Amino acid sequence: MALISKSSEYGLRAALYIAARPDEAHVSVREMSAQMDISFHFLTKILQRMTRAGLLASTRGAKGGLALAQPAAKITLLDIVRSVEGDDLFRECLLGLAGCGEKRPCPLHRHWAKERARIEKLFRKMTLARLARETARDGLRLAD
Amino acid sequence: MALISKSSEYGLRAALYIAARPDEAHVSVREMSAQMDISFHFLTKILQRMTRAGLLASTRGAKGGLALAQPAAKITLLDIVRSVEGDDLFRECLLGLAGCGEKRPCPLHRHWAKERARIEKLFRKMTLARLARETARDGLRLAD
DNA sequence: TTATTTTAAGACCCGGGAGTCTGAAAATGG
DNA sequence: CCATTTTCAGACTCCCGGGTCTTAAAATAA
Repeated sequence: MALISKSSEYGLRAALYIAARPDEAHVSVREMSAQMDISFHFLTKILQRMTRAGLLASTRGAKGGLALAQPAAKITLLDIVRSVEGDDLFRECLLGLAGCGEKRPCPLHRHWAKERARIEKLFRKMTLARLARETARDGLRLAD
Repeated sequence: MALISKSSEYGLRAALYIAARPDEAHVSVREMSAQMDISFHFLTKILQRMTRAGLLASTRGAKGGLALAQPAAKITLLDIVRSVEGDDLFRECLLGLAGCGEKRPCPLHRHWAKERARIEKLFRKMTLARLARETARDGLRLAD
């Protein structure tokens, strides 16, 4: 099981690709799909969702493409994942019990809640700006 | 996205149900599916995998059912999840990049590896015995 | 032996995520 | 205007996890 869907993976990588761009020009889906080896049509669909969510700004026609609609420091991993796959980043209860929480905990609740909170914080605090900076500084990769 | 599959959830709950039983008698799938409100046939299929993996022992016929094949202190969450859904508890790389690791990290690797290790440790250290003990002591629930 | 209870095994179906394809619509450049 | 480049939109296919159903096999009880 993956923590996030493939769509979210692609969305994150594309957002990083755009943010890591030195210039402010629009980036075409065609270029990104080629550079990161992702299906063009599939990536298009994902980026449309991010555009509708207000994370990206699109311009069509020649010289068109996608750009960030907000400063990279304002966009978090949580924003991106949520825009792509909805509001449930991952299920709260490991055992899938409805209403599991402090009030009515499942046997694993105490143990899992701690980890879950850490991951949620990571996604909520991590911005595109910080990731793009680290990516540039350390020469990290966005494709195989 | 859920961290583990529904099959794993059911497998964990059933294992806990059996481990929490005061007596050592075999428990029927019929009883567990009714008590925990899980599809009988689906639960059967999951428990068969756990039986083949050597975690449970089954006896059929009247008075038959399932029991732990090992001491509860020997069975970990990791054992159970692995027996149900294979060896990949969750993908190592958040971005889904092949070969992501210390050598060739993706932009999120440093941040995610830390969390991943904690979760893996939780699953590896947590035994059925301990969970059953806590469940009994605190009156925790295995169903909605 | 016969009937009953229970797991074992596998075929089958359904819905949704993943990915493809086609045809627009919008903007630019000549 | 016309051709090209690009996003936008939606129908379509494929595969797999989740779930149902049927039949066989094993054990017990009468």
